Amino acid sequence: MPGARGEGGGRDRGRRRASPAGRQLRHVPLRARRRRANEGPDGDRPDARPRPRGALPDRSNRADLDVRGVAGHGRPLRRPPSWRNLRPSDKIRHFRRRQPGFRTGGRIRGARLPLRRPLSVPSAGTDPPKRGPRMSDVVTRFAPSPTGYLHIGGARTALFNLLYARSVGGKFILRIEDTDQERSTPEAVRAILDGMTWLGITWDEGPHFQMERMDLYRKEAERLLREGKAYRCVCTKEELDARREEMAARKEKPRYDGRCRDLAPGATEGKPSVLRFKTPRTGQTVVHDLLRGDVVYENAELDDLVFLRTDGSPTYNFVVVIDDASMGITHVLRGDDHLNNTPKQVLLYEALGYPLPRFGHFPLIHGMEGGKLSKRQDDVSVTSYREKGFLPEAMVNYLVRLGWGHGDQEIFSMVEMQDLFSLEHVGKSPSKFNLDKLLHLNAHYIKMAEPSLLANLLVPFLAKRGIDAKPSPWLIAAVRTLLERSRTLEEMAESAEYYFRAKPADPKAAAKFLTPEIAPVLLEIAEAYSALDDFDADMEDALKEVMERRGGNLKIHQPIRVALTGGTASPGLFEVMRILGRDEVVRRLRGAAGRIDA
RNA sequence: GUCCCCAUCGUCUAGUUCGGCCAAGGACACCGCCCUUUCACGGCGGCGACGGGGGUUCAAAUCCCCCUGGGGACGCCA
Repeated sequence: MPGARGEGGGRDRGRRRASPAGRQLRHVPLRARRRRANEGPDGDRPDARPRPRGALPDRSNRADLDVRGVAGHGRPLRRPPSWRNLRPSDKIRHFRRRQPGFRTGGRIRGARLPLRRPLSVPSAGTDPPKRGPRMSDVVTRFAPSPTGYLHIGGARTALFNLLYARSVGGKFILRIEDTDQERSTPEAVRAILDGMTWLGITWDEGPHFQMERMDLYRKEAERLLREGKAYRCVCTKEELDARREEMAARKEKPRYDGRCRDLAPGATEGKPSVLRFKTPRTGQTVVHDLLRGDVVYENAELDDLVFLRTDGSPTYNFVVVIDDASMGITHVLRGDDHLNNTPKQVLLYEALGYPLPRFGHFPLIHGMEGGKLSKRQDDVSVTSYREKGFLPEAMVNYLVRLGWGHGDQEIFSMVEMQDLFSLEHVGKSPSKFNLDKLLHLNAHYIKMAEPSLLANLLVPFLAKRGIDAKPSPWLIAAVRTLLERSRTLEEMAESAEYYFRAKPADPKAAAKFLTPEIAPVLLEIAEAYSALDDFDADMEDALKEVMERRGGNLKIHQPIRVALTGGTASPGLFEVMRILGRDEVVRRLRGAAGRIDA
């Protein structure tokens, strides 16, 4: 399952406890800001008493409409509901961020970019530096292997890399790790690029492909050999496997025993061989991890890794090192599953004479059943969420909250994330993927989205149900009635069905509400409606009149609803009628009445 | 098995870096109530956690140690 590694396609996992040395990224300004934010409520309140549990801050200055939209996705949104729960200081910050021209200079607010177009990040530099220089020399990267789709864990790895780079004004590079010719496919490359673009995870440079760099790898491999830092190994796969089994049986850590390490130079002549790295047998290698502090490895625990295969192709650990070094990656941020690779890579950096980047390993995302995300039990492909009708804003918002937090804030736009993100607030323990929360966020973003936009997005989902709809004012109106009751576009399309065709009434609902005594009432309403001049304006009164004529408290709403929609749950009755239009309403009323056996 | 990482409500997390402001805050889910022509939305309330044991300290969710539990890595995959 190589596509599922934290490096790129990866899942992620691990919690906290770091030696001070590891916490290099301390940004005083940020902390100061947080402190200020925490003091906000009391400072702003006349009584300065702690707010009782459950009480809300003043919301008189609440502004509900913000049409500027979720940056990063170019989708207009209203003010997030969490707005009302924000501390005053946060509100101010929020407000400022949204002011045109305020802190927006230079940065291309997550605009969707055509693939492959290098986006040299900020320009003008009109922003005051927030923490550190706006333009910094930080370079991060996402390096998936194109063996499948874009994996959820990989997407988060990519996101964190992007966010970290942006938060410090650095650069984010996309690199495709296609050394595995057997399994790498152009379709997979496409899928990864599409997935990232859909999510709004845009890269500043690339994609670069490793296969284009073969010569470099060979050259560096030869250099290691020449310098005596590597050796040829003629052990066959079968021999290796057998030895590994033996070691496992002896309860040892299975690893290469180094028997070819000191072979006489001529001894490997004419035999197929690989190149192995001479790992020091003594001493320690320490990884200074940005999130975990110093992690110390005994070199004796490390393997003599093969870095050039029999066929001359380089292996992962070798290639990443060369690529990261030659691309000037300053921060290698990836899933926890790579932590144990890191000392080997550190040794390689040293042997090759490259400057060491900083490393940061964040915890993996676990599946709903615990353990790493598995294809079997969990939906791991970004595409599948797209197809189920999730919005990219919701996905990204959900992913960023898996492992990262900013106080009590739950809703983040891409812009906010880029501003607020910091490595010190990335947790260390793995998190479980939780569909309910994703659904909740999706529902939120659907509610906030511009109906016209949703209408466009909804069309393919309607098509999937055999409904040939086109974006129109009518569709938008229909969407508007469904906004608050749909958690995904798929759900919305499902509920929208009765707007397009009369559905057979649900038997239970029909039995309960479409009773013989109700039939004449439905007919009477139909008659009243067909006589109206202005249906939209008078339908409520007309219904009232019929009810009065029928005397008192006749429960007629549910029967009408069932007649119109086929079910007992729908938007407001009159909303539905307005969408359907008078003729269709009359038709369905009569139809329902006719189907009732007297 | 060996090595490495991790440990706050069922879940995601705030709080841990500088121990006191935490009888632990928010969100999802769940349960009530209110709103209501249904379903939702929304509002209000409830349930619910510092894994255990030792230290250090006037004071520990926060610092140290051990245990337990969870996860990851051990490839001519990435």
